[in-house]
Amino acid sequence: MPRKSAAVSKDRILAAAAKEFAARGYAGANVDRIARAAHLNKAMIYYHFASKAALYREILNDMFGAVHARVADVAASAASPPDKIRDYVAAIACEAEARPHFPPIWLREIAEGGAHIDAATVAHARAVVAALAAIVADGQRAGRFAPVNPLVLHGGIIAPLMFFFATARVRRRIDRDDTFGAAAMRVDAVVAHIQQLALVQLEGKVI
Amino acid sequence: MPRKSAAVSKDRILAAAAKEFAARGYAGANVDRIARAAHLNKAMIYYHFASKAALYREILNDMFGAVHARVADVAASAASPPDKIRDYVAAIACEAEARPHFPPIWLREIAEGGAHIDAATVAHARAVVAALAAIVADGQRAGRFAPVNPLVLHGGIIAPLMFFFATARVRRRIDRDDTFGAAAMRVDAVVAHIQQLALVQLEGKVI
DNA sequence: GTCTATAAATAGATAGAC
DNA sequence: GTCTATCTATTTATAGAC
Repeated sequence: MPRKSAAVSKDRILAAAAKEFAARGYAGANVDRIARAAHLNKAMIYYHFASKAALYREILNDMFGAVHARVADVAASAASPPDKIRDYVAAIACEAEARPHFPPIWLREIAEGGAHIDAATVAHARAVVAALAAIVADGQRAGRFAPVNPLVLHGGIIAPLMFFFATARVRRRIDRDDTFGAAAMRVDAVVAHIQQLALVQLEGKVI
Repeated sequence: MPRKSAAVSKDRILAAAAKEFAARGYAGANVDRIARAAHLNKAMIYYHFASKAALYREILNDMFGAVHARVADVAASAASPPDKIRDYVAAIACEAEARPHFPPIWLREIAEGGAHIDAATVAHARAVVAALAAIVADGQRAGRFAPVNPLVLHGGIIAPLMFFFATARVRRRIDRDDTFGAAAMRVDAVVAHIQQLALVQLEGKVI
């Protein structure tokens, strides 16, 4: 059982590191900068973590573990299949909004082909897809959902969600004068839109 | 007018660099590795380009310039608004398939908030959205499209497209035994799906 | 246009005091 | 648990010969 100050300093490192990895990527992240942001010395990072890679893996694992837990709850709930789909989308949006570093890191990991992802994190990611697949199978048994490919549906949910959260800065740059409606893209509206998009696919209106 | 060998060596650098930036990101990319992949010496890169950053900017600009040109043609064509939407999706998919480095680099740039994007590239990106907005406005005037936010629609097209191309390796890792239908995700099928998804939104079936 | 050699700066990791 | 100081390797960029 670590003393209080130990837990606090480790948490400060994790928070600062998540921010740094999100902003600059794994290779671009700088251990010294993480230390300074955490109001600690660089040596403290190597006291708490074996290496820069191990620190990064812990952040990835926490991130996907949290999403896994949330969507597993949704899949196991007593709600109707369409409501579960809405909850699934909302759960991921909620996690993404609570952790601003989450969408950029996810995007980068995809671009990198999952180079830094260990077996535990792969298991979490697989479980997130499995939760959606279970909801879909549920709805199909109840005769409420058309047959869809779970991974295609998953992409249709995750991709716009992650894009929405991660593109906030880019949108401001591309649509400075609001010609394209950037200002109207509020979180609730976009989440509702993606929920409907998912349900339209499950109602068989899209091949 | 450069001699033939000069153009070839510069092109070899651009091709090798695009691959390296896609695989490792801007910070993770290594100039020496790019030179070796191009069968040249590192000094040659600084003969053709002012810096690593300038090389990266040129790749970004070429990439977005090509997409800009393609979708501008689509928007200016004589096709019906729904066909233009299909062509728009197909054009971007075609560019992405022809340049495997394109989706990962785009994903990384988003994660980075467009840190390496210069004014010329921003103009290209804006034009890509403007082309879609023009097609939508066209269809609305013709009474065939419901009012939609161009940026929301754009996200619903670009995000799943980029995800699809960029997640190929991650999908193999998460769905090794094909439990979730990774094998069924062929390019044509996914593009057709995204085309329909876009049209469903424009037909007012989704808020 | 292409190369070798090297300068100069940066960054991951560790030793050891307190 | 926390710090300073430092080692070592890597990497961007350049000088200068051919």
